[in-house]
Amino acid sequence: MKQRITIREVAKAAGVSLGTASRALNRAGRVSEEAIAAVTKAARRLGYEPDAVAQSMRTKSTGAIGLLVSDFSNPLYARILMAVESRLQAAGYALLLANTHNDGKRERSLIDLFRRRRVDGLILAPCESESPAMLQQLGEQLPLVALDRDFDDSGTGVHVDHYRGALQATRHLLNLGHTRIALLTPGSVLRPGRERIAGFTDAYLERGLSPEPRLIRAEKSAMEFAFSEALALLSSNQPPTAFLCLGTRILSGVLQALRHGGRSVPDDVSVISIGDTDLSQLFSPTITSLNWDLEAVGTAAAQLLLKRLDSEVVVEPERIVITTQMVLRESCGPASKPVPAPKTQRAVARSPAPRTSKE
Amino acid sequence: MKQRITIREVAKAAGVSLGTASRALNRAGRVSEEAIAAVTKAARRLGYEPDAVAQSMRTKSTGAIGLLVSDFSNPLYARILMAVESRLQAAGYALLLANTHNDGKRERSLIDLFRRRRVDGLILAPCESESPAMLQQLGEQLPLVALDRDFDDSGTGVHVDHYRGALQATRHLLNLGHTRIALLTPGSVLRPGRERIAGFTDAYLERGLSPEPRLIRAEKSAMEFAFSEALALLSSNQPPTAFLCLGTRILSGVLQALRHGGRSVPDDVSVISIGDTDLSQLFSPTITSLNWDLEAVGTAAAQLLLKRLDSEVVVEPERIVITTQMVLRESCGPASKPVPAPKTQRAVARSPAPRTSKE
DNA sequence: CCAGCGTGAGGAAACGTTTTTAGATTTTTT
DNA sequence: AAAAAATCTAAAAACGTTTCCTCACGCTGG
Repeated sequence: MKQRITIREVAKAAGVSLGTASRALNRAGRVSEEAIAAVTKAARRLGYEPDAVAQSMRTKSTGAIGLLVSDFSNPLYARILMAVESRLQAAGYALLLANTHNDGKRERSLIDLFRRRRVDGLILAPCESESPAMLQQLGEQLPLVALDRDFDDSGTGVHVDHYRGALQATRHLLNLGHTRIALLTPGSVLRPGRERIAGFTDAYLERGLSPEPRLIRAEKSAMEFAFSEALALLSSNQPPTAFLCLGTRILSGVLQALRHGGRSVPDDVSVISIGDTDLSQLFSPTITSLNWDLEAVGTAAAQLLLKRLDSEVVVEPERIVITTQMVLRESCGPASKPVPAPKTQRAVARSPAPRTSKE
Repeated sequence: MKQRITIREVAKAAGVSLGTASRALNRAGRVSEEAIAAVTKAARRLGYEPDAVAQSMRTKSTGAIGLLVSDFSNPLYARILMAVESRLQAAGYALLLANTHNDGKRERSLIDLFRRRRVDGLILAPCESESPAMLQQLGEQLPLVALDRDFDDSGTGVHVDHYRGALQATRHLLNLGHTRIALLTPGSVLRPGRERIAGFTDAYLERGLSPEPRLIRAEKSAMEFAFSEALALLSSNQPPTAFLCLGTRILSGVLQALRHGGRSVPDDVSVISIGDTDLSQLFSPTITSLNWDLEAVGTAAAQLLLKRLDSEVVVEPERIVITTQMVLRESCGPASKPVPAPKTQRAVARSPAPRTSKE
């Protein structure tokens, strides 16, 4: 479209050599005041903008950071990314973004792509099929920060204390007399799922109890999955008296299932969910929830990365742990008497199927 | 960290010259089959990965697309971005992302940054303070697609038909007998706000009525803003009997205000909102909403851009319009009898303030 | 048998910077 | 006043590609 102006033309306009112009603009090396003045004036007059590609070519630094998550429309990730982006933008870095859709092959090829693009660093939440070895090797090649994932218990990253969160939430329910608690969480291969199951189990063990394996549903985190799983559990022989929704879009699926099954919260079933969303605050009853500071996760990740980008020497691995908080609301009550068979469905509780208006 | 392997080394290993190696790898120009075989074999053996920066340097194409929105943690944008990213990734482009935070100065500097980085194209939803002239000029310099914004009625972009959406929703409420409808929407400078106000007004005009200006609240879209505005309207002399929530995070603020003011939906107040969220589907009553296909917006934007990137000649401006659909649910009812003074607050409807648990 | 042509490959230029090296000019020191 | 030091500048190299230009070779047709 339009012809760019190069530093060469600026130099000519300022009446100095190419090299001098570069040094003048970067305030590097020894340049006379008058040269600086002439060059900056010429640059401004011509509207010179240095070419970042050429700079990268020469300096070996692109000023770009790759960010890889499974799906950034997930509101949890979205808010983390906001914080990451703010921090990196302030430090002069640009963000290269891609979704892996939880597909290991795609993830691998995106990592390669980012490498080819010479990103200065990488922040990622690798998907389950990723091998720790490959990631560790990658971490040796360029600054790398993991988001809530640990490969082989080494490598730097920021982690949420899902273990304590699950422990705390489960204790809360056990204290209320619940013993049949259903746990819905994404895959047990990933750190969050693993830790949650451990916390859940340990809360039981503390009291000499043990959770029923059939109540731990840890495969996927999609909302449709949560709906059908919850429905199945509710119609089982011994339905759970509480639901622990420890995945991003679990809550709405479970609430839908409860409505469908004619259960009321908290009278029939207690509910705890992660994420302080509109839904938890405005649903009736309001939902007790387990939160953590998403901005802090993002900021910490960016900070860890920047530290590694700034220092010339290799910084030793470092992990930052973000703790969870529980916000008590109305969705938890004492365990109800065991109800062997599910209640008959209350027609009034079912919402009519949405219609799309014609006009 | 580790030394990259260049095409030069590949050429040497394959026993051919630099230029031949390049042509062999790109299958460009005339190369013998055996040369191709030797070079590809050497490349694979050495693990050669072409350097994207050097390629950009030479070819003038970075394969990067800049994407600029005010805030991509906004779930509306998040889903659009997902679609854009999928489409662009499939076409081999990478996405450079940044938030403007609705700050014109920052937006300007980000655009400059992207330009310096030589992005091949730009998708953006410019903030209100942006001048159409500047954007038009930008559009002449590189392929540009606008997201739900129009500068000066020219330029290519994808647009949501907010006008018809607002018209339709307002008609619906007027049909139910509402005359004091409050409209909450983000700033009237931006296209969405402007169009919505026009549609809203025209629906009134169709029946020989006109809306009360005091009921059109069009400044910001933040949730806190919606809460306080709704509260003020509710306690006004003649409170509205319906709320049209035409901004991303408006609904939850309004619902909070209604709860706070002790109004019930739809008996006292009818509500229509944009966005088919968890909240609209699970709130009691479920919320009638105005939706549009966010994936379609993203895909269309990517498609428009790709078309411009592929063709050498300048493609004439093109706009794609996405229509809205109204999903009828339970939150709209006939207008109630005028209630001069707001009801006394129902204590039961107010939720207790959330406590943060100590344990 | 030779001119012409097509095919493939090697060499070099170019993209726009930064940085190094060496040289030129001025200033200071003895 | 000459030598040494200091300060600035010009020129050139380098980053890793792609692409253009030239040339060599072998073949074909007159």
